[in-house]
Amino acid sequence: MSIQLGCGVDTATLDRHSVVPLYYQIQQRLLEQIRSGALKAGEPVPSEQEIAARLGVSRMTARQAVKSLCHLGVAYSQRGKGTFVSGAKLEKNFRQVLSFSEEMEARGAQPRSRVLAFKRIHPNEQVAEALHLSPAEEIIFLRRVRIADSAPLCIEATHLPARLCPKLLENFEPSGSLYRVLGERYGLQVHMADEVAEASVATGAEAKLLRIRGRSPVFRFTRTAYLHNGQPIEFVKSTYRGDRCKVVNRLTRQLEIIS
Amino acid sequence: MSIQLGCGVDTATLDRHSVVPLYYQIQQRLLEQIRSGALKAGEPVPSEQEIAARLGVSRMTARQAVKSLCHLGVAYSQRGKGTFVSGAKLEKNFRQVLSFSEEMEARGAQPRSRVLAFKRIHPNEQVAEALHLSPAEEIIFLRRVRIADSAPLCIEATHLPARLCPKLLENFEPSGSLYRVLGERYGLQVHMADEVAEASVATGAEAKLLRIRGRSPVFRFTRTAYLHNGQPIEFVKSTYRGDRCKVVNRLTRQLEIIS
DNA sequence: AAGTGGTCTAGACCACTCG
DNA sequence: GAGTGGTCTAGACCACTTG
Repeated sequence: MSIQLGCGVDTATLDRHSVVPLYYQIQQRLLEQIRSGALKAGEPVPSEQEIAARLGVSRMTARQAVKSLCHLGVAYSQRGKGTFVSGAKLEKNFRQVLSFSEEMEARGAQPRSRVLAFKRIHPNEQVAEALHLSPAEEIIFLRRVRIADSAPLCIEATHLPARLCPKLLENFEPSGSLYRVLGERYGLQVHMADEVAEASVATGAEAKLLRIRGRSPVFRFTRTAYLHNGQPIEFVKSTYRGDRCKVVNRLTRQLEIIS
Repeated sequence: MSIQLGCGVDTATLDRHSVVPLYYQIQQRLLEQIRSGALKAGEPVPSEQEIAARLGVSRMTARQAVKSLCHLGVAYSQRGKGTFVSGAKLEKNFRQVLSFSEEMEARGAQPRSRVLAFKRIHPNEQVAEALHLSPAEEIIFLRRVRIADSAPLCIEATHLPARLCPKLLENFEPSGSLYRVLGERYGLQVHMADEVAEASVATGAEAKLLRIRGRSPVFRFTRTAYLHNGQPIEFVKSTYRGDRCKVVNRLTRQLEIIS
């Protein structure tokens, strides 16, 4: 057994009276070592037994910490061999559900908006189906040109079930962050979203709003966002300038397909 | 406590001598109930205690089964309340790393290829950087027009480190599935990939190969695939006809960002 | 107060890898 | 044979939710 392996894992003891779970304290400590370069890609993470012995926790707790690294994609386990740091870059955050405002902040750009419409209407067939509504139920409709760094980036048409966010027309300043208001004011937490992207060219009207030439390349997105329980909360159609936007994805190969 | 809750969970006993882990047998049984509609979206999954008691396993084993459902995105847990079936559709398989051949088979289409080039060359700067190679190290270069249902779908240029798959030129029939050969012949398992998609329009040469008009909308993909240990195994640049292709993604909102 | 999931323990046996 | 991760047990206390 290597004496060097655990370097740093036990420089400080765990706080057993903290509300922070032990496995999470251990996970954070390991992440810190990976970030700092003390543990490099391809190198083994301290074994579950070693962590358990050094930190005085049960092996199941140590295991939970190590497994959480695997779930984050930061490490991978090999039976009989050990658990190793993955070469995947930490900074490159795999794609998430981000609102426009969050995405701009993450990029360090200043999000702005020009509101084209903000009103209650009845949904068309596509919207009603996506939101699981009857055509009689009203929706909130919000259409905006989204601006980043003083130039138009996209046209975004958002549809929300009016029942889930009553008085949104009064409560929401439509140039701000919708997700923030939904979370703080209505307790609605977006959990995941299904998104379809298509490659297309701008119509004349779109080109005018986006300040590009007609028939320039654009992305067309159709996105449905869901709460934890699977209830649809938002349906968005948007058109992004092709010259100002890329779609970045991290794909995994889990052939444990649900079949 | 509801007597009805566990219906079906205990219709058959577990096979304790099987090589299949108990938690996995339980997970499969729960998945079957969700697929069959016995457990509907929003309904509670049997509690960990109930599963443990009914099936005669420890609570930790029952818990592992239930947590695995959450990791699959099929259910979600709420502290103090229970674990509930998510509304997310099972069939809609979230996006994975799939080779072209696999993707076509999943769609029920017949994949075909026209090989434009298949040779050893030295990488250019972009390829060398993506694959973490020195410019002196050779790569395998494969350029194909991919055909689905008798019409061109995309042009695909694949780059592989020659060192990792020696004699690929002899061992691989370039109209077949590359991933299959990499896995079966060389033991190289793709684990994840980073992908960038851009919206653009076809050049004249591309339009000819894809049998579309010049300046038609296309997707341009740049994909780097990695092994478990993070080592790059494949770099692909491809151009897809915009009229025959959509990018479907399932995004999650995990604000447990590694920061 | 009863039921739930979240965490934790201190053991155990297994299959696997490697020297 | 020593070390590893994978699985499993039979308990325990906690925070949380709901009637």
